[in-house]
Amino acid sequence: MTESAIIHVDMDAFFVSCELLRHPELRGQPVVVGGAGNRGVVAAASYEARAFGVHSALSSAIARRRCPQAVFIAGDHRYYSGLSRQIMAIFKEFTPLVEPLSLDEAFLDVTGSRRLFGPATSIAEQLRTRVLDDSGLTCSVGVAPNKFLAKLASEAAKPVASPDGPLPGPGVVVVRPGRELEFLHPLDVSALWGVGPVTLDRLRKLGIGTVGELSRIPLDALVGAVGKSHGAHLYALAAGTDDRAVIPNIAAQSVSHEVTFPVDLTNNDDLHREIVRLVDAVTTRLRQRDIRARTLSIKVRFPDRQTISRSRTLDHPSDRSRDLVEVATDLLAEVPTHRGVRLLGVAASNLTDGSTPLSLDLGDGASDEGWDAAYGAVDAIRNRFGSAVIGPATLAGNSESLGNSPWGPESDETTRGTRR
DNA sequence: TCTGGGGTCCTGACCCTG
DNA sequence: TCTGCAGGGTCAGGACCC
Repeated sequence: MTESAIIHVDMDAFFVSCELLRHPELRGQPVVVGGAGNRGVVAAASYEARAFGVHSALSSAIARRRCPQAVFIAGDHRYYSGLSRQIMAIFKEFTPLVEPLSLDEAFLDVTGSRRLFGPATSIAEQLRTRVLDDSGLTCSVGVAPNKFLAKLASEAAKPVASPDGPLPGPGVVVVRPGRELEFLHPLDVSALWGVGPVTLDRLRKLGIGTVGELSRIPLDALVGAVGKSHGAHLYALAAGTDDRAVIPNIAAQSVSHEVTFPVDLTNNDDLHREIVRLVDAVTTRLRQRDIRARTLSIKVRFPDRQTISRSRTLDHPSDRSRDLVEVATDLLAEVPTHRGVRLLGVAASNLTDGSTPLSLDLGDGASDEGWDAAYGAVDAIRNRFGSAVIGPATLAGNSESLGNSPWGPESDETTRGTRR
């Protein structure tokens, strides 16, 4: 039987590297993308900034404290998406089996490409060279018999931050068949997919430090600590087993948009305006993808960071702002917003393709065709002139969101794969 | 004033239906 | 008609990932 050859490609400090392409004068300096406002977090940090303890997901306030000399740049999702498309196109020259995980990461199944391009290790080297030549960006590549190990291998291939500047990594790390456990078992157990802070704490209490130690405890003990499904999942990973295929074009399960406000909102009019804006962003993306949603959820985070969600499933799927604003407004009315709202989010799920019949009774005198034509016109104008030029009447004269998200609804490029 | 945004998956409670 | 049960759908919350 032919051994699978999976490659995981991870761009190095992608957002920062993109910015350095158009700001070469910043090379060698600590650069941070994201972290706008006091409530923002870091989206990406250069290796020079990482030497000061700045990393992605760190609060911007702490990042500024740790590295006040860093250059902070607001994110430009559209620009990064363009470069991401260019890179993904290169991947597809080597195999049609490309599964993007995010803008800067992808799995490639090159099992069938080896006759044409040579061994997987050689393909990995060719990929790095092509990406660098065509885009000016560097990436780290892992090669292994499955996705999980390929991901860990690419991590091991990455450069490392140091006070003297970035130390280059190997660029390509290969986990050869038969040597999986030799690579895997010395790693810290937090390297396993699905081990976050909560699970890590539980595993530590069992005295587990490394993946090897996890693989040696009885499955019952593991299941008792983290649950049946999760326990079985971790046990398989610790044995180096991962039989998930590389799947191109995974359909999205949900489409969401949320915003954290610089100042907590208490005014109902402000909240309603934000609901309209969020629903409009979500439905625009639904229509771009020609899908409709049957379930609408809202998410509310209070000033103390307690977060709740409310959802409702509709009789008929919809992609119309009007329908979904009504539902979202109803759901918000169930929430005690007098405490103040720090974050507001809207998510559409239970997605079906756009051919699903819509409800025929809108009860307002407007025909389905009328609304579809109106939304079609809005989408066409936005495609041509940008999303800011037209919007719901509720937002007239108030085009700016009260939130400060640098990652607006402009782009619909992010695709994500299944993790578990 | 430390902790975003866009996702996936899992679990448990509850309700409905056959 | 009532009861018990299984299965499925819905809803809410939590954990995790990049």
